Amino acid sequence: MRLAELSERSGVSTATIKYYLREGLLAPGRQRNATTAEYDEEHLRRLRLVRAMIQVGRVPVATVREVLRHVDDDSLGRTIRMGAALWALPQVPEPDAEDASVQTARREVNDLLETLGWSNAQAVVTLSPAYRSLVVAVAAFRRLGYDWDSELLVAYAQLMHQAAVLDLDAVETYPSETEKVEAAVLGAVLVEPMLQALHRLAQEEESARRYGFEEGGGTGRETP
Amino acid sequence: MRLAELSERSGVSTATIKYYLREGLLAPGRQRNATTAEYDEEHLRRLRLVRAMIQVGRVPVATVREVLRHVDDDSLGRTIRMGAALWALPQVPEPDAEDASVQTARREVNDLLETLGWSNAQAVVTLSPAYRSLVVAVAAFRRLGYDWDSELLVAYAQLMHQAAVLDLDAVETYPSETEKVEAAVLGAVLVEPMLQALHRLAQEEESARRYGFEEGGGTGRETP
DNA sequence: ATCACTCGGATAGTGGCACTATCTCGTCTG
DNA sequence: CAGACGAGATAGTGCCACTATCCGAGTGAT
Repeated sequence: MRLAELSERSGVSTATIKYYLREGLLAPGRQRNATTAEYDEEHLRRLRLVRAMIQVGRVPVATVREVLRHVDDDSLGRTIRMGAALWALPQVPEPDAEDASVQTARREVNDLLETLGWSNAQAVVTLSPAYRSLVVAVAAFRRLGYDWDSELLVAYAQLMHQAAVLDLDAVETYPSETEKVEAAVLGAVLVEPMLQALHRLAQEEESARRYGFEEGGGTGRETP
Repeated sequence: MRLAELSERSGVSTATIKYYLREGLLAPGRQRNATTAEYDEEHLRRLRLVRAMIQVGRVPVATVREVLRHVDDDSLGRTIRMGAALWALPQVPEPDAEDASVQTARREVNDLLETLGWSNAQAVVTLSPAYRSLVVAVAAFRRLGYDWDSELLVAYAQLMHQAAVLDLDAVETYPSETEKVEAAVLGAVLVEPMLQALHRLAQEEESARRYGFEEGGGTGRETP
């Protein structure tokens, strides 16, 4: 198929596809002649993946490029490829190690990992972007003066571990290595917004269950 | 305290604080005279809340303003205030109802709500931004050809419901109404990145547990 | 053969957002 | 009373994800 058809079938404008080609998020098509390039189903699939990462996962273009580099690098074993691809999704600014609440948070997170027995990879895990993100979030809570007991964090962690087990079980069902790696990336990039949405829905539901709709419910405010 | 001190204690530059004042994220200080304004602990607290929402929660400035408007609106009951504040955090672009995968996703999500018995507020819930987000995420998966059985979605939803119960229990522990509403907002804005980070850590852990570190582990790539 | 149409590549421009730099003037401090 | 500092106003910056335009080279119906 040609650019125009790729555009139509994916719902992405040709201008944007050209942009992705320039940025290296999409392999160039097979050049038929000076003015025509041929794209195939694989291009379409990759384009949809890119779009999902950018639009649903809010992953920056440069990061998508980085992630795809790892997904496509079949010189590595699956675990490493997966890990590398996931590590390329940092999303959070480095905390300044000076800050007192960051240090407290770091200690607290280390305790958590110990408690959970995730010290498995203690040396590795503290380098992970996810670890950094967690520290930043915990530090933000602390700085706001919201205290909780460490049980809560453990409980959250156990819930997310259950979710991770579900993810990986799902990943196992895909046959090829590349599909598995892609599925893992999607697990991070698409499952997380999904979990977030479910979390908010659950909050609404649970809130309604506990308190009902104090006065009339739907609010009806906000006419956009 | 004056602007400079507020800046120092919060770690936010005076220029940025002025920007937040202009944008209405922060109430103006008590004007002492033409060139001096006085800020108090409440301003500091609010500033930290704003920062947490923007930096950790990646909430756009305009949305923060919207959310705070509801947090501060004590003409409403708590549940409504909470709901209104949470609804102001949309974060996801409207899906185009035309798209086939969006329609399928919508049906699937409706089934999910039914199964869970969350149809409690069926009429209300389908208007919720969280519902929209969920539909978008599910549709993205479908469009990529990744199928899963509906059990998985239900399992995720139950996990997130457990998380929501934990949240709301935590919210209950705060005495004042405004603190409760703030805590609920933080529950959406800060707990979610935390859950996300925990999710990725759990994936790493579980992945290591299942497959080990096929070759050497830490990867060591990426010298930034 | 012709000529409007289309294709794909290159380049510059747009709009939104979160700040940030500067300018000015009034006020407090020694 | 001089010089430093504070605070408001305004314009500018840098980044990012596109998007608009131009151009020369094929293509297809006549």
